[in-house]
Amino acid sequence: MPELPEVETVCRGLKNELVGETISSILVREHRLRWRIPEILSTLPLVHPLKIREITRRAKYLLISTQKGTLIIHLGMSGRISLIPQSSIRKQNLAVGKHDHVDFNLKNGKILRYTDPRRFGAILWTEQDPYIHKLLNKLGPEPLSKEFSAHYLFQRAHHRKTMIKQLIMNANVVVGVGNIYANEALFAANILPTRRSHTLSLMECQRLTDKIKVVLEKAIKAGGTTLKDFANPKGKPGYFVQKLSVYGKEGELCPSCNKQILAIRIGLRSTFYCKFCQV
DNA sequence: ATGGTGACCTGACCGC
DNA sequence: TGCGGTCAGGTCACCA
Repeated sequence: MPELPEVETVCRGLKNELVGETISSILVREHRLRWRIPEILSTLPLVHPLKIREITRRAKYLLISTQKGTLIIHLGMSGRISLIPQSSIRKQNLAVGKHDHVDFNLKNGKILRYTDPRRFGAILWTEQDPYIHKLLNKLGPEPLSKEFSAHYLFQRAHHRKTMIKQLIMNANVVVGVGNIYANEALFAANILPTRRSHTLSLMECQRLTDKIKVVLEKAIKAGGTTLKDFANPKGKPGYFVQKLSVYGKEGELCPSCNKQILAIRIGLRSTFYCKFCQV
């Protein structure tokens, strides 16, 4: 589930609910995520209750900042965050699932729960500026920012031989473009995913940056509907799935020319395209 | 510096 | 029903 739009949706939802609230304790049932969850998190809030100052997003990282430091949370491939209201805790509906690895207990009685079957996600803690953290300090621009422009992409692409799909999925070049959106944006821009980066013209970079923005913006809008199931997590794929043109559609017909959509692998990731519409 | 590959994990699904 | 194989929305670490 966690694409950039999904993380953005989670971020907005949490911001409304959690800013100003206080984390009074943290229960870690499973420390082994992508990196071990720092031990200090289990004891810290008991000494210094953590009042949440701000919740932001950088790339697919969720940053929950408190007066003492910042939680850096990544949902990996299968992570989910849910806010469990007090009512269902009292009613004892609160069965703990096999993959409910961490509970952040809030002073107001709610629980912020982190669930992640595959454990590719991460929960880290820093008492410094999170932007200088090793995981964040080399990230490229946000795709929806002005900084991510045709000129920027061209400048990053013109000397590189790697396939353009891999380039736009590289977080050091631009963040937040996952496999689905890379496929969709390249289709919308009429550019083959296998094109070598340095062969793209400035105009093509213009089309590609435009389409990346369009696709992500649409998905964020669709993600807005998932906000509703937020407290009531259903875990179903977002409503954007219905708007996909090529992703996951091998053998189906291209919405633009009606020929068959093809599938290949690029760098171990499934890639879908139309060989007539994309050049 | 760049590019290619494996690694981390569990669960769902497919064909036999 | 069970078993083995394959795939999955991410990204880091390592190698050449």
